[in-house]
Amino acid sequence: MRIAELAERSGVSAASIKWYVSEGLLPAGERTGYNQTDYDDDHLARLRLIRSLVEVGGLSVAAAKDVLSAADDPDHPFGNTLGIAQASLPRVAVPPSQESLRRVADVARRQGWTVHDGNPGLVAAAVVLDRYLALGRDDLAAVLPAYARAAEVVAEADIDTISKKLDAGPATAAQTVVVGTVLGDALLAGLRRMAQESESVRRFHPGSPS
Amino acid sequence: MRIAELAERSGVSAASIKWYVSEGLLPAGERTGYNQTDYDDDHLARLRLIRSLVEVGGLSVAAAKDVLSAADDPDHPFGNTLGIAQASLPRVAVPPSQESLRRVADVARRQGWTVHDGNPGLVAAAVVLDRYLALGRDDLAAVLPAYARAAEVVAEADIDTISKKLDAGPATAAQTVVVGTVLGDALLAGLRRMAQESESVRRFHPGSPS
DNA sequence: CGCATGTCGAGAGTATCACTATCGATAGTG
DNA sequence: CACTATCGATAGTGATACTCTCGACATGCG
Repeated sequence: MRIAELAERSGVSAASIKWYVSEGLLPAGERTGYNQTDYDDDHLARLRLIRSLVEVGGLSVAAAKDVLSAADDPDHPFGNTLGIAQASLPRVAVPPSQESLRRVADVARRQGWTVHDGNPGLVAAAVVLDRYLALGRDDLAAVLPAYARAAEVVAEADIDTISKKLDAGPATAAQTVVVGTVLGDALLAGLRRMAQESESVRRFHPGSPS
Repeated sequence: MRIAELAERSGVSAASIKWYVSEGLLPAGERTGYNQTDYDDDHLARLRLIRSLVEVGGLSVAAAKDVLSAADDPDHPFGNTLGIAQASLPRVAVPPSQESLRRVADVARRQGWTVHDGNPGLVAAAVVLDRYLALGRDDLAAVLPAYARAAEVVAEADIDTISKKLDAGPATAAQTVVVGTVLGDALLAGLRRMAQESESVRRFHPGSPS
């Protein structure tokens, strides 16, 4: 298909498509003449993926590029793909304190987890814990064990989904990791908001109708 | 304290502090003369809160302002404070499909939740589900029940923390909601990343050392 | 064959965000 | 009484994510 059709079907303007190609997020179409380029359904799928990561996952275009390159690389280990999104976020380079890192690692240990020292999630969690403490809200840190239990439930479902895709080829498995991780955070956050409302009603307004 | 000291102690430049004041995120200090304004520890705490929401929570300054105004309003119901952050995100106004909304609501019902139709989490979750389907990844939707169970564990801990702060005054409780919700998403995402690594090692490389 | 329309990549332009810098007047400090 | 800090207002900056314009040229309808 030509760029106009790709733009129409994806909902992304032709100018933006060209820009994504030049930025390296989207492979170029096949040139069939001086001013003709042919795009196929793979390009359409890729565009949808890009838009999902950016619009729903909240990634910057640069971060989406990094994540997608990692997913595209057949030699790239799964474990790292997830971390790249985190590392690509416009995070201010404030490393967490050793104390918070230790506390989070401690929770992981109690949970029976095997977690590498440089795990980006560990760093991210420690940064959050630092903020709780800086805000004088040590009480909020008490949620850590409960959150860890919940994270384990989520991760089991995640790895379950990925393991079912391993025989569908590494590309599909990698895409599962990317989509499941980035959009999964948003999904989980949404469900959390729902559960909060429900739990809040249950505790503070018992007996009131739905 | 003067603005220079506030800047020094908060790590935010004096120019930025002035800007936050003019944007309405931070209350103005007390003018003590033509070019003298006095700030106190409340301003410092507020600045730390703003920076945490923006840097760690990923809120835009405008979104942080909305969330903080909601938290500041003594008449504002808790239940809504959480939703404001979600609604303030630079979300493209693509409403979810009825089908996805129904599916998510269905999961909530099976979980025994009482969730309002307009709950922002419900909308956010449905949007994610729509993307899964648009990407042809119906299999990813299978994680919904597991995620819902995890969300319930998290929400119980959240409401637990808030209920302990109810007698500390509505302002503290509201701040707990804001911080716990916004930073809590980041904390949970980090722990999820850790649990994923651990679960991945457990399943695919059993017996290997940590 | 003529010609409206579509397409090409390059590059310039635009909108938004989150600051940052500069200004002259003036207040406090040693 | 020199000097530094501060005031609010306003202009400027750099990053991000596009969007527009350009002239050359291909395609397809009549």
